[in-house]
Amino acid sequence: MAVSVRVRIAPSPTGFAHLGTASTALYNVLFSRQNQGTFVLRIDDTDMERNRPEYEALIYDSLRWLDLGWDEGPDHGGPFAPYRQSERLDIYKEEAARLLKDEKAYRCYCTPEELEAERREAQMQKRPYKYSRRCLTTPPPGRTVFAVRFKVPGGEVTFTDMVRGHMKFDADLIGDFIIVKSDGYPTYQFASPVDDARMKMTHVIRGEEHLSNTPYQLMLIDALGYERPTAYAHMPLILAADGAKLSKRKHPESNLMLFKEQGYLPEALINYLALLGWNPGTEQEIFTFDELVRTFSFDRVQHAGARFDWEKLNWINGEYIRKLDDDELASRLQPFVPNLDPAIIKRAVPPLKTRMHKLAQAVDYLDYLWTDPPPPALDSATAERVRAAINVLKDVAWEPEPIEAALEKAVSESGVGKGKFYTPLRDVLTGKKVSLPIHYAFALLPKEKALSRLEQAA
RNA sequence: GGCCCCGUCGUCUAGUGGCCUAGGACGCAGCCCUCUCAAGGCUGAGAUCGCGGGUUCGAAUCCCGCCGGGGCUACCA
Repeated sequence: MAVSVRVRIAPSPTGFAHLGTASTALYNVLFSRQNQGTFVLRIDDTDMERNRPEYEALIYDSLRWLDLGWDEGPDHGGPFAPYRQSERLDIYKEEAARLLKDEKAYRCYCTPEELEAERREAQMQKRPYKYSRRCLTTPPPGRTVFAVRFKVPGGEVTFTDMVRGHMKFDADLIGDFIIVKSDGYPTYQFASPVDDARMKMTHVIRGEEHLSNTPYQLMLIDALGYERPTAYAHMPLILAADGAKLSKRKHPESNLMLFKEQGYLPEALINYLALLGWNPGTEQEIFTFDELVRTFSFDRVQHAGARFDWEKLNWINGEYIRKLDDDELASRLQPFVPNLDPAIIKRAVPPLKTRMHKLAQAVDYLDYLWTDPPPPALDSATAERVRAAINVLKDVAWEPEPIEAALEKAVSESGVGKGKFYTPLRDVLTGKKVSLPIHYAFALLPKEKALSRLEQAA
């Protein structure tokens, strides 16, 4: 029997949950589903300085919002618990001790300043920098603070990448790197492969920024005597408009919660993310999740980074909004217009549906319902027409169709065109130049309120 | 600096030697529809396939060089 697929994402809680995490999670879930595998969420919180528990909660919330659920994770455990690296410190200690005992690692007493000096020296001599191995050969006496360095065996490291094929790295170019920091915490470069191996990951699917890290991690897995994952997949990076990697620091717009707040539909974001860096080879652009599971494959993944295009996301989101049935759209709209009665939202949906790229735009169309616009100053001829509108509206049933019919009658009697007739009405009613079609704008507002706005202006 | 990855319309991409006068989508422009804004329909502009050399009857597709972008090279992850 084949070993069942196990994949993971390993975000670190050092800030808001970010787009790249969602993208990586998506590909992991897709691959896991295709193989009836297990999707693991591991929290890589070994950065004492930057980790915060509330950031971990943000990761959960964002992933759940996107419906990218995990089978094993810190919140509900699993056979390889714990899933938070800060709770696995004993494991890393034990593994580091093994390496030390086998002389595959050694203590390094160098200070950051000394290392910095080494690096500068190398740079001045225009020589590629590698740690000098001073502490391997001649450790400075009398020091107690140390980090642990891995003694890089060198040679050639090869592995299979599901998107790029066979990869080959020259490990002679890699210097001895630190696996345990002087505060006793493991580095990412150490904890990650240890956990991948011990948690029996069969495939590691992650962003391309980790491609060059892979030989480091493979050497460690080998040195520890663990079995290597059967394959890696390094996904193209999501780039910002300037072509640089989307980062938390430089690109606050990559915050997943912001997408939710603006009213992007999770399924639309998923669809867009799937298409960023991958394509099915057909002209299909809109996919259900199941279709993605069926058609996704690593051999059609792009090798180059892809810029995040808000315009295209907006289009896809609009497509999804238009496809929602009215009740569903109404309930998704509710959080964006919390002070509106659900019945009113339902009535607003049909005219609203084709006018939004994101749900938050509903506010622009509907806020006149709870905010009185300032009554505009009208010239006498215009005021006359507003009065004509009041006249026909007064006795009409307060529904879009009868309102429209009444208004059309008033227009034809007024001697001016619809545009000239409706524009001031829109202004009086909503205070805006753009609104829903005028009969809807009227019908959504209580009749007395609508007429009183008209009367005040006339 | 060293190593690695990458380079087709503004953007995401199709393309694996002849089907390419390079296809699609978003965006953009025009027209139609129309009370505004959308949605929808139609039409259109937009890429000498980063550059230069080869190989070949024939190259976006293969080879070499260069240039450009990105990533890694941390006691960040």
